[in-house]
Amino acid sequence: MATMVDVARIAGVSISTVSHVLNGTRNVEPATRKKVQSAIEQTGYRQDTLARAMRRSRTESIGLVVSDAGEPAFAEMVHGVEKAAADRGLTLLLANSAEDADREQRAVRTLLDRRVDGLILARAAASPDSLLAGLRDDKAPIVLLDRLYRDLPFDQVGGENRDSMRQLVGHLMSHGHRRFAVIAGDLRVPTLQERLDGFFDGLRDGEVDPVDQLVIKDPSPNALMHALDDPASRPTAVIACSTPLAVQGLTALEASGLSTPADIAFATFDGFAYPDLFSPRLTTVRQPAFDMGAAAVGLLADRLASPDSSPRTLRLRQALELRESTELHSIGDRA
Amino acid sequence: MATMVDVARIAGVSISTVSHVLNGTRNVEPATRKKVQSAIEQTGYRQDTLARAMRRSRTESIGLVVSDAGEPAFAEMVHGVEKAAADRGLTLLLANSAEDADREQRAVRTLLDRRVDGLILARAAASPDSLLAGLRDDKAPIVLLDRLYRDLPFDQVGGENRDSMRQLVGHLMSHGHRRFAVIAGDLRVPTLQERLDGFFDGLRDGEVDPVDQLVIKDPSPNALMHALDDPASRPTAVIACSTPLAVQGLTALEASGLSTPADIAFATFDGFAYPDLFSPRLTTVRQPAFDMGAAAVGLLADRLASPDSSPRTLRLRQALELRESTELHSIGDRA
DNA sequence: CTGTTAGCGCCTTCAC
DNA sequence: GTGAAGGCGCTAACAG
Repeated sequence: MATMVDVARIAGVSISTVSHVLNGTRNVEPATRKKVQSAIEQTGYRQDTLARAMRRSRTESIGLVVSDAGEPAFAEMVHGVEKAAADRGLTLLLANSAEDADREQRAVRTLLDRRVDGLILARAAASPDSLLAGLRDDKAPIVLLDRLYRDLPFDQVGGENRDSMRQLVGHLMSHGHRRFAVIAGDLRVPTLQERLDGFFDGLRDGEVDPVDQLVIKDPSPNALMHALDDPASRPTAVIACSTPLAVQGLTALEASGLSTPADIAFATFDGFAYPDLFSPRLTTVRQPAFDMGAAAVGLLADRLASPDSSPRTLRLRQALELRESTELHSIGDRA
Repeated sequence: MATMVDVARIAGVSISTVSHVLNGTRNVEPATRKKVQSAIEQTGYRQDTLARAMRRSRTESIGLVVSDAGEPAFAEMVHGVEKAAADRGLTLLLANSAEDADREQRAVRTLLDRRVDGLILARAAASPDSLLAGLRDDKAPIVLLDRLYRDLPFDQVGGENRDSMRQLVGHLMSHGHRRFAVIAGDLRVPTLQERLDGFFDGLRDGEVDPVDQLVIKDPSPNALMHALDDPASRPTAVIACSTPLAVQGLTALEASGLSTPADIAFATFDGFAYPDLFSPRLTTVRQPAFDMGAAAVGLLADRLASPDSSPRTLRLRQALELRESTELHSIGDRA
C-alpha cells in the first residue's frame, strides 16, 4: 500500500505538502497541487485512517448501541442514524446489546476503545446506573436515544410516550371501553414507565376508576391469559406497550381462543412491519423512529462542535394509527 | 488517559515489559507481573486500540455489509455474525447498503479504510462486477454471504435455494396446483435466479408445462394484479421469492380482493417475523439465517488463519414451513 | 508557499 | 528475565 512518502517522492514535494493538499489545510500552488494529485492517482494512494485518527485523536466516527437492530422501531432508528451520519461524513459503528446489561457494557467499551468521537445509546432495560457514571469521565459525548432518564446530564431524544398513550386511551374510551388490560412490561425501561403513566392520565381524563384495570408486568403470557378466562370480568381492550409485548399479548389471545376485534380490542405501541398486509390490522402508536435517529446524530454533532453547551432533551410526537383492531363499535351491546 | 509509559514508570519497569504482560507474549517474573498489574489498576490504563492496530496492522475487527439489517432474514444473519464474531473476540462493524450499488461501494471502502481484518458481504442486486475486482487486490479477505456468485475466488455461504424451491413446488403440486405465478424479482440477484431455476426443476418433476406459468420480474404489483383478473386463467398458487416480493404479492392480492387460502394459495421465501400471530399464516421457506451468518464468520476466521487455502462454498439447508396459506385441499373442485 | 521534524501509543527485534 | 530503541503513517508546529 502506497504511503504519503511514496506520493511525496513521486510528486517531488515534501510529505507535509502532500498532507496539506489532502486535507485542504493550507494554501498550495495550483501547479504543485496538480503534481501531488497525479502522484496520488498514479500510486492509488489511500489515506490510512488509523494513523490519521491516532495523530489527530479523532476518528470521524460515531457509535450506536441498540438492543436489537432487527426490531422494527430500532431498525428505523438505525436508518435515521445512518442517513444523518452519512450526511455529515461520519462513519457509523453499530452494536446490538440484545437487551443484556453485560453485552451493552462490552459494546460501549468496545466502541469507546475504538475511539468513536461520540456515542448514541438506547439503553437496555437492566442497564445499571454505573454504566453512565463510568461514561461521564470519558471525553466522548453520549446521546441517549428512546429510553430517556430524567435528570441526567446528557443530550437525549425520545418520543412523547406519555401523551400518546393518553390519546390512545381517550380513543378507546370514546369507543366505550372502560376496562383495560395494559401489558406494561419492564418498568425499569423509562419508555414503558412513561407509557404506563399516560395510561393513568387517560383514565383520569375519562374519570374511570384505575382499580378496575389490569396492569401486567410479568413477561409471560400467563397473567393475561388468566385475566381473559372469565368473560364477565374480562377487559374489553388490551394495550401492549411495545412490539415484544404485543407478541406476548397476541400469543395469549390466540391461546385463549379470542380474536380481535370481534372478542376484544387490541392496540400496541411501535408495532410491526407491513401493518396493512396481515390481520388483525393493529391500531398502533408509531414512533417517528427515523427522525429520532437522525435527531440523535444532530445533537451529537452539535455537542462535538460545542462541548460545553448545556444538554438538550428532544421529545418527538408519535402518530396514532387507527386500524380495525380497535374499530368495533359494539362495546355498549356487550356490557 | 494513562499510557503504557505511565504504567511502566509507576511499576518501575520498562514499557516493553508492560507490553508483554499485557499481551502475554513472553514470560515475566510473577513479581514484576504483579507490580505491572497493580500499576494498571491504579492508573485505570486501557490499551489504545488505534495505536495497537497501527503497529500490528491488524484490528481484530471484521466488517459486514448487508442491504438492510432490518429485514428479517438479514437481521437473523446479523445476529449470527455478531455471535460468532464475539465468540472469537472480533469486533463487528456493520453497514447497510440499502440495496444500492453506490452505498455498497462506499460502505466497503469505509470498512476497508478502517482496516477491518476481513469483510462479509451480502451484495446488492445492482452490485457491479468491478466491486469484487477491486477487492481482490486488497489483502483483506472477503466472504460472500447469501448472494453467491459462481466461479468467484471467494469463500461463500448461502442456502440451498434451488432445491428448496423444488420441494416447495412439489408440495404445491401434491395439492393439485398446476398453474403458478412466481414473483421472481430482480434476477441479477443470484439467490433469486437460483429459486427460479428450482421452480422449473419442480415443474419438470411433475411434468407440468412451463408455458402455462407466469413468471413476474416487474417490481410493481401490476403484473400480478393483471394476471389475477380473469378467474378462468388465474393461477391457483402464488410463490414470492423473497420478503419484499411477498409484500408485493400480498398487496396485489389485497387490491384484487382475493384472499388466501380461500381464493388462492400463497407461499414465500424468507418470510416475516411472527408467522403464527397474523393471518394469513404463510407457508415459508426459511433460511437458516443465523447459522449462515455464523458460518460466514467461521470461513473468514479460517481464511485469516490460513490465507492460501482454496476458497470454500457452503450451502445450508432451508426449512419448508407449511402453514395454512397452502393448506386448502380443494383445487380439484375448483378446476 | 514549502520543507523539516517531533512525536501520537504501541509492538518487536535486538541486545544484555 | 528484562530494557533500549526504531518505526508504523500521519499531522502540526516551527522554520525558512
